[in-house]
Amino acid sequence: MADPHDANNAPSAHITNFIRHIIDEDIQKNVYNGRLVTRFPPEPNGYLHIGHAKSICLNFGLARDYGGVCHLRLDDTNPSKEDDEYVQSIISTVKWLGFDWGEHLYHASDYFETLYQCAEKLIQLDKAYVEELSPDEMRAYRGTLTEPGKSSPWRDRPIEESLELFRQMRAGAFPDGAKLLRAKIDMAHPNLNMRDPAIYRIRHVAHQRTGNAWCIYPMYDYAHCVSDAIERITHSLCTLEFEDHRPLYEWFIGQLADAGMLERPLPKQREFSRLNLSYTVMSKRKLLELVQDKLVEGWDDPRMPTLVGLRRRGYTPASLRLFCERIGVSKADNWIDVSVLEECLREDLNVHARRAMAVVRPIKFIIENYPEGQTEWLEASVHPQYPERGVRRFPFGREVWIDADDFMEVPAKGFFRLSVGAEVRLRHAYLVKCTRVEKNEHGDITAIYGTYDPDTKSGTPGSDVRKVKGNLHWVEVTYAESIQVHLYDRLFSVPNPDTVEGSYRDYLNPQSFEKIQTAYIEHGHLDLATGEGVQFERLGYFCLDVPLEPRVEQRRVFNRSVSLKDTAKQKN
RNA sequence: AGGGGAGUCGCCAAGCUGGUCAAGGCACCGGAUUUUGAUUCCGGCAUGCGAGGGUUCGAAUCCUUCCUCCCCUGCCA
Repeated sequence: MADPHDANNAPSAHITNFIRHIIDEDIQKNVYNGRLVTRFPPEPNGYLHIGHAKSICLNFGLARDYGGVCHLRLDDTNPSKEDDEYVQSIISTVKWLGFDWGEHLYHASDYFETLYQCAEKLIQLDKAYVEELSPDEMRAYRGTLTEPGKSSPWRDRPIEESLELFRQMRAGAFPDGAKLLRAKIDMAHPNLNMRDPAIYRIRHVAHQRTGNAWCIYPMYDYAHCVSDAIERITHSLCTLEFEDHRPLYEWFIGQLADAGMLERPLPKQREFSRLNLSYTVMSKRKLLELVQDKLVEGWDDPRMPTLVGLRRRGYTPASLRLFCERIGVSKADNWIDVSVLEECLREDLNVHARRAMAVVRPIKFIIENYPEGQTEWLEASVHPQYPERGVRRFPFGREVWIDADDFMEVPAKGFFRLSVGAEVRLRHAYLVKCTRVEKNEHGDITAIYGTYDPDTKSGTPGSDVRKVKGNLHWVEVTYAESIQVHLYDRLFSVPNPDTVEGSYRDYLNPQSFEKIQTAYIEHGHLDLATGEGVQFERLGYFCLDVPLEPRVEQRRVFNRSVSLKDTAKQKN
């Protein structure tokens, strides 16, 4: 496994950020006896997106660079929102991204019994009590941002009574919402999270893993920190919005460690800013709506910021890792432009993708002085910068498809592709000149006619007697393989659909998807592997469209992953 | 009686135990190579670190006042 593209074998020693500084300091002070354990803890209530990739790369990258381990933990404490479909997707996606958790695949539900025992301990310690107020009443008692809350009438009920009630809760004696286990902290605390937060709620719902074994489920704030401590996590990394939860995180595990239920040294929570990407939405709620309301094809729609969507679009694991490395980690709010993501893909594919010619908006170019019926085979390297990757062979003949975008009857200023009277090179072939066009009754061009210069065959001496700026890709008509092409653009037409006025739905980009029924590809390139990118010369990078649920008729469908950088002073 | 965070080039982001430190990447602008208007290669790109005041021989780094932005009142995570 010496592949530099294997995420676990590409130490990023040059990276420095505040989390690495903290770790360096912890190592220097020997806080964790040389151990480093991180974790990626998604809730299986949806598909992973590019924001999760940031967290995955951070956590697994740290473990890799510091010789530690990173756990994959499914934070499945709310069965009403979770599903095994999501669990499976999360597992395969993290693996696809290139990371390996080894033996360390866990579920918060693995700890339900321990979590329960710890809760009983908190009751015995007089640090928790069974609440009977309704949600509305609790809200009223909680106070506001500027006013302290007040104690629940049940706050000082006897320990034994709470203990008994809690056991009955577990036994199923009460309906959903009738009782609640709360921590006994401080109803006047300026941090609302500390005003006696909920620990366990009653939910008579089957859990995707534990079935009907439980009807009470632990809350995030309680389950997460205790799970971290159970797994002996050293650095628990999460996003900024959990900063206010840190005192609670420390309170729970501190109490339990003091009571001998958990081992020290305890994990420490650290927060970093989440990723914001332009021209897309990232919240699970909105992504779910896009899917459910059929505004996109599904979770793996190539326009979605989900990892399955990006994968289907043609994003490679290496390009996503590069992106995560490039955007960095800090506590500052940030807004990354999608173009940064796209550039990362180009960088990876530029090196790895083989080249081929394909014509997306075909128009016929007929070379009148080329012998009818004749075919000759030309060759070009699979990759111009890596000749060792070999050559590809393709036919040339009297009729070739060229891209309509490469022709202008009368050239606009700065346009140096084909136009009547102009001479350009057919890439890897000959210099050709356009002599005339043929039009239908509507004035649309139906074919382009021209001639070629037989002495200018690519690679032969003297082939470059005349320098031309135009260099067109083409596909010989009789050998052309017919394909379909899907062109994608950003899903939204505004940079920040999340914070715009009105609904984000009003800003969907109507041109985000264009389906081209008939395109042509150079002979011999339909053997692409799933996930393999190919560069259609001068057009961009493409990949075979492989939906999560494959459809037979899509065998020859190519997705444009990203176009080539276009610095034309003037476009067609 | 609110609390918790953040502000360094167009976008990210180092530096923040005070002394050539204003790294690096992306973008952008030149120029060279190029049979992809791609790639590659050279070169350029913050007298400035949210603003003001202060300490100091010296401050992005320390003190102070102010401004702006983000998060928090689920029996979600």
